[in-house]
Amino acid sequence: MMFLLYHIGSEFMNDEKLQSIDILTFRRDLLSWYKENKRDLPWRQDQDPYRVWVSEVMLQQTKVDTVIPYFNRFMSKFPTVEALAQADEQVVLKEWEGLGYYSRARNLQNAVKEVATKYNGRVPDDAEQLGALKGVGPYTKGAILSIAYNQPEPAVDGNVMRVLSRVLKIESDITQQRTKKLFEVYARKLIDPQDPSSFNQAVMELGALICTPKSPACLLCPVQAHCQAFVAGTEEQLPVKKKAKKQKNIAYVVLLAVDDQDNYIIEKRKEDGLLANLWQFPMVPIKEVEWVHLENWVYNEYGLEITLGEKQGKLKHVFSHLIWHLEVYEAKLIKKLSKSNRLQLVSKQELTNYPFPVPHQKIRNSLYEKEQNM
DNA sequence: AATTCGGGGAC
DNA sequence: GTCCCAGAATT
Repeated sequence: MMFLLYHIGSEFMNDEKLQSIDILTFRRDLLSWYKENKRDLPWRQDQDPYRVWVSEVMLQQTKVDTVIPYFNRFMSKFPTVEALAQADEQVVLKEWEGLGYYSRARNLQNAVKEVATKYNGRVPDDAEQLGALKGVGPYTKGAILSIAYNQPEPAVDGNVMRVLSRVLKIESDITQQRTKKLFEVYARKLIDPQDPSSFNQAVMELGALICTPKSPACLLCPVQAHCQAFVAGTEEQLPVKKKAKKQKNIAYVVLLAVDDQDNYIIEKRKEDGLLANLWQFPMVPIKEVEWVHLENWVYNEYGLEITLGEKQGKLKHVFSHLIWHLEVYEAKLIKKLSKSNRLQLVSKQELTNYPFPVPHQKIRNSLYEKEQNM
């Protein structure tokens, strides 16, 4: 009896799902479609593991069309492991400016430095060594091993979970960690040992072009004949995914503090947490600071003596987990007492040398327009 | 297991 | 407005 219960809960279920399709035909149909329809993307020019690595990190939670220009600029600036390893972090962040999830850039460079020193510049083709690198999780590890090194390792991302949840009609919540592990088990059994690189890319390409989140193009799908959700007519209900909770709202006053020579005060953010090590105009959390105490708070917190000027505008910026409400004010910088190098006084033109998060890029850009219509 | 990490595009 | 994207690290 114990034996029976154990198997219903684990291996038996896996085999049952896979028995619903002919694996060899599935591979053939998927791969022949991929070879005909794959997009010509910059990181598909070759199988250079460094280029694959950079592309996979940039593509984390980020659409292909967004990544392409960033990837091209990044690779021309840092063509090799050595080039990226030797670069200044601020230069790397400047190339990443606007792409988001900036710890990706810092972790990537950290890992590349480790590859340069510990592995003599060669990206490991070993799962354990690869997975130990900063920013290389289960997906990126599998992607590099399969795409660059042709190893039959699963690379389960959102596309793969969507495609497989439909093909195999799996109704588990894909936000759960154990569900992702389940998909890795299936992917490992489905992957074509003859061409793991193309197979993994083909599943993702199918997810991006055909098996889309909404209104999937099932009539054009090369594996429609294998799809259990299509048979049931439930493809639009899959995958099952728990909703994210709402963001928190935070209000700030942003200070465009200018000295008598038209230089702006900017600050470097903390080295961890949100937008780590990026630059911004000073921000005052206005819910915690009374308006009448604002100048005083700036003096104590920043070591800046200012007089608040006119309101220039406002803007809202939505992050994944919070929303910034920014009110932009001019200010006159009377005196800078702080000696901290995280606080810099720079000219309007020099502002573009620093990596800014998007909301502060918008404020910065408004400085270059005669009309400040924000 | 939950939260924290950005930003943009499709709808 | 909602969803979600070639996810990982942290708590």
